[in-house]
Amino acid sequence: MKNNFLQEMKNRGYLHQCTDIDKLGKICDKNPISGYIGFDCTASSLHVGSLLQIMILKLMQKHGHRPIILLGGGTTLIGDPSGKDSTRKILEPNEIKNNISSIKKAFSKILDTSNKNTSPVFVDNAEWLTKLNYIQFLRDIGSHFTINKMLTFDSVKLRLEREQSLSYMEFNYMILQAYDFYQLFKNKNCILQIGGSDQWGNIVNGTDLIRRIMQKEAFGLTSPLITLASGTKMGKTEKGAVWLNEEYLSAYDYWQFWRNTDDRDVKRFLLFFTQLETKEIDIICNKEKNINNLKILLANEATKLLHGENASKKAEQTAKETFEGGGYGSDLPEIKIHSDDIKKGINILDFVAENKILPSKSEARRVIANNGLKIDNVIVNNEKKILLLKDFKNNKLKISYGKKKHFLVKII
RNA sequence: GGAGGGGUACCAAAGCGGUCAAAUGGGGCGGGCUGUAAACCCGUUGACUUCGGUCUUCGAAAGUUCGAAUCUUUCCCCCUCCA
Repeated sequence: MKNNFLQEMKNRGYLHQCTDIDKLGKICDKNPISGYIGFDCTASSLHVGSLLQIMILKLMQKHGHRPIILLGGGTTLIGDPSGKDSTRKILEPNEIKNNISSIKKAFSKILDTSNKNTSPVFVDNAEWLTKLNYIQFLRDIGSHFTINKMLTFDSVKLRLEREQSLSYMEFNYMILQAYDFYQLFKNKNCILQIGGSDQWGNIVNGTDLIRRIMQKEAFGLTSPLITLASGTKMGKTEKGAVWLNEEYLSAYDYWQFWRNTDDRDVKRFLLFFTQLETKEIDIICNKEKNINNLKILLANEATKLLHGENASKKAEQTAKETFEGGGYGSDLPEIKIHSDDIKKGINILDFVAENKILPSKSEARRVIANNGLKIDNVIVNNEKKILLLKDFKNNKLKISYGKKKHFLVKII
């Protein structure tokens, strides 16, 4: 395997399985190719769980290939049974439409849209799936699939083994995904489908279908499932899921997510989620003895990629001031209150619950009892504390819940 | 269609008339130790509270009872076996 693109895929740890890597390498050597990854549209933003896939698309661009992003407006109507214990909520078409346009934003930020040859192409499989004629489809496509084989796929097998019901609707998902690949192969000259390792079966179905119908070869490639050193799933922060869209997770919180990476994952993540060259990463990791500096590097690079250099710098600065200086940076979440209200005095429990710092007053009571709430670094030990004007310095105050969640309260 | 089993908090799972806001485990959250890490230890985990209590919760509704997660009836959903 000499092809640069595939070699870097391998070096960065993006490569898990491929239907025929040598042949694919030769094709990539000769001409730029188009490859696609499908994304689910069940939520209005993707989260870091999908980031590896996006990084792969970006890597394609780096090596002159064109990424195709399939936003599964059609397949989301059905629901992928892979890795699910039970059928999930079925979304309405207009919800899916909204999700698609919202999800697109992250791609436009991360991927390069300026180069004509490699700029991403967005497709929505609703375009062809919703127009299918059932009988025609069964004859043309369904005839190429055997139930015997379909039953052996993990997505199906696991459900049946666990005695969880699997609807006929979901059972069809894999056929539709195979059909997607066929469509893209035929109409967009897309010869490669990439996905997470759990998609292997679905992807191979696609290459098989193309071979049967067109007698042509298409390729499938999967990336490994990212597991954290701690054994948990990737993608949680102090505040919940790590969304890529800034309206759901601020650049500062995104930076914090990376900053809090497990020691054992840092190098892997530098390879996965930054654009630093692999050699460079080797050198830095060997040279830098303080792992925390590597985490900062990771946070900076990852944040830069999604939110831009400015946002990344601001987040870093805020973190420095907040954690190292014990003060606060400008990028902390802000809570504004009216001076009239503060003159009257606000009970700390009410304040904290109303501003969603904590979910309820009971929860706030508990946290206070456990010494978890601080005002300007001083533990609040009385749940009856009233916030007064004199608690503020320069009309500002920092309120902290736990060690990592800080809020800036400003009087306006 | 017939016969059984089951639906309990974020998840798993006990409880089967009062002492049940509901054992236990996992997860979550907070604290300690540290490095905004891991591991470990401790605490906590429905809401509101004048800290006395009050209110809502055990698939849904109705009932029996002084009193129901626990008993009865109807309904909804899931699973297993048979046809």
